[in-house]
Amino acid sequence: MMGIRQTEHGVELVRTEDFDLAQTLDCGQSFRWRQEEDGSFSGIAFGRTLRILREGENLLLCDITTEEFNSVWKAYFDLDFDYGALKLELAGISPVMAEAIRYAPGMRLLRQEPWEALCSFIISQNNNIPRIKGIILRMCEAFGRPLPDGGHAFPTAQDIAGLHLEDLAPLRAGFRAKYLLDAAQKVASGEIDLDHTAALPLEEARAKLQTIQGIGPKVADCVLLYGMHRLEAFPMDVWMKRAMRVLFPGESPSLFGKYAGIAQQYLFHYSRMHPELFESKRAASGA
DNA sequence: GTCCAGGTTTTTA
DNA sequence: TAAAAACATGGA
Repeated sequence: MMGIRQTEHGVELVRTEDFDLAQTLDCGQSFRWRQEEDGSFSGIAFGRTLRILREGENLLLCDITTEEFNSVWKAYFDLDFDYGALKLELAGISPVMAEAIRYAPGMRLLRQEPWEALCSFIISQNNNIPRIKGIILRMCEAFGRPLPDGGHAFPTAQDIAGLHLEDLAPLRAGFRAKYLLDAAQKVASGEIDLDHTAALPLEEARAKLQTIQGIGPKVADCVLLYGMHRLEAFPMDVWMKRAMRVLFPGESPSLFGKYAGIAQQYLFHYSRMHPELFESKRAASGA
């Protein structure tokens, strides 16, 4: 397992073979991290800014105390979970799964805030990742609480719920703006309690989330997986439909068991980075 | 100009 | 019911 130690520059993680920054923070699960010129990553979660530096084999979480690490970032990066054991188990399921893991062995599933995940994946529909990041950035800068370092927290549901549709125009979110408003109103009013939803049986949780305008099966599964850490959720976007059809013909997500959501994340990233695997997709789509 | 992007809703047959 | 079309926006 990974070790940690406090230094004068922050908290250092040692033996990080199961934690790669780019693979974890730039794999399509979160949208508020960016890589700086010097290679470090900066991001904001839970209203806190963090910069992370690779130092050889180690990772340095800059300028934080052990207390902040333990109360915020340890859970966010899912550091209590043994990815080494999980990877062995998943790799045993199929050679393709093993290859996807080998391609990004340092990927981890973040435990993001439910409300942020909900908004992020509403914005993601029929959209591309650079533009998703831009919309979220503008949303935070316009409506999120300013932080001492100049950044902005992700706006709360209450921050958004009282706005009018035209207030969201500067986000340039297109037709998704009205969905954000509906989500904010349902969450801020208490009509939907995300913490409660997170604990419901999977089908009930899905159904509850889908009462929000603009949330269908795929976005609901993203909220469950990335925002509620429901690892059995398996978001089926265009890439995963291709991956299942071409790489696992005749199979269903249940092949991957209780950690199907993490398997999905390895496969999503692997597929997106290997589009040539699916170039003959037309031929396979006949009757 | 046309097509496409981690889909969902609305319209049409 | 099931398959198209529409939905905003911006980069390739």
